[in-house]
Amino acid sequence: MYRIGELAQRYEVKTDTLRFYDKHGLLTPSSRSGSGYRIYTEADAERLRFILRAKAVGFSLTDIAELLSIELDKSNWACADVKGVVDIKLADVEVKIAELNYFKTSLQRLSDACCGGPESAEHCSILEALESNSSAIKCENQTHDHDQSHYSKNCQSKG
Amino acid sequence: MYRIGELAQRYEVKTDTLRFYDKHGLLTPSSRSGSGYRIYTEADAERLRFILRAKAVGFSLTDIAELLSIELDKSNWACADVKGVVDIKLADVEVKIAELNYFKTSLQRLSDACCGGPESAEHCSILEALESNSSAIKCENQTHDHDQSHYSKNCQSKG
DNA sequence: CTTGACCTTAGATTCAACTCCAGGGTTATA
DNA sequence: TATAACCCTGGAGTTGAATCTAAGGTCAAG
Repeated sequence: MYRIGELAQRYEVKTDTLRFYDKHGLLTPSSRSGSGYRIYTEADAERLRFILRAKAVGFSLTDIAELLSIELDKSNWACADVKGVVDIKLADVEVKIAELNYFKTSLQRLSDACCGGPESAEHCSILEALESNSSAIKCENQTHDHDQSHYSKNCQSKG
Repeated sequence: MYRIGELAQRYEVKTDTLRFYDKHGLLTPSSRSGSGYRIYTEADAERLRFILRAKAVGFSLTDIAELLSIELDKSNWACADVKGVVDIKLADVEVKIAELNYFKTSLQRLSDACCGGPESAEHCSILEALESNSSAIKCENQTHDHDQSHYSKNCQSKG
């Protein structure tokens, strides 16, 4: 049995976030104290762990709610329906794994190409590392002005 | 050479999105026509492909900008710096792959546990499928009212 | 030489997922 | 019994990533 602050601290989230999950039906505490305090059980904590892990791999809260909803009473959902939902998510996950493996390979190749020897810096662009048929996109010593709403840090000098 | 509308159509994004990427320095068209139209080259298109793939696996635009910025002029960045940045992303990607494999296994287990035989629906909760030490979180025929700002679809009846 | 499908900008709006704030109740401790 | 550290609600504000709107320039076809 945890109060909201305890659960929040244990999983390094804000109490606001837990209230937000409650409000949106993702994680409703198993009970309330006499004075209205949220009381979370170990099962609630497990549900939270699931939510946080799922979020970390890119599921939206809507996705997560759908996954969690497959804790259903069998009379209302056919097995085939469940399998349908799950298989869609599964396909999703498999695509993501494949894509991530592509990035993993690319990043490794980039690391190797860049820091192997004296001729190292010749292929220091991720685009080149990714697909060697790429025409080089090189960064010369352009110094275009930048307003701060830029994501790009291209060519910024260092040191 | 593509105009903004062509590139957008080819990669199924909005022209607004491309202008947004331009404004934030993620994808600046290689040139402008006399009348100010954005002109994208094949290299720009490749950069866009990278952005879209990276986004799809959960990199933020800030992450992506950082990755793309490693197309740098070697004099300003040391190899070790590049390796540092890349290795951080690599570790990131590896964690994500591991987590996704966990979800893959879980979803497969859920699919199997649920739709194997006549006793099928006994373990139809993803939480149970994930960690069998979980105390069952079951969904009875509660019908609590729901305002629409809910993510959760728990226990909704079907058909 | 105008119509319509393009393109431009600046700025407002949307959406998800928080995060914070105001105003007020509760509970353990000095 | 009062002070601080909790908790509550409702509602406003923030951030990231678009997406839309308004007001206007460009260009090929009829």
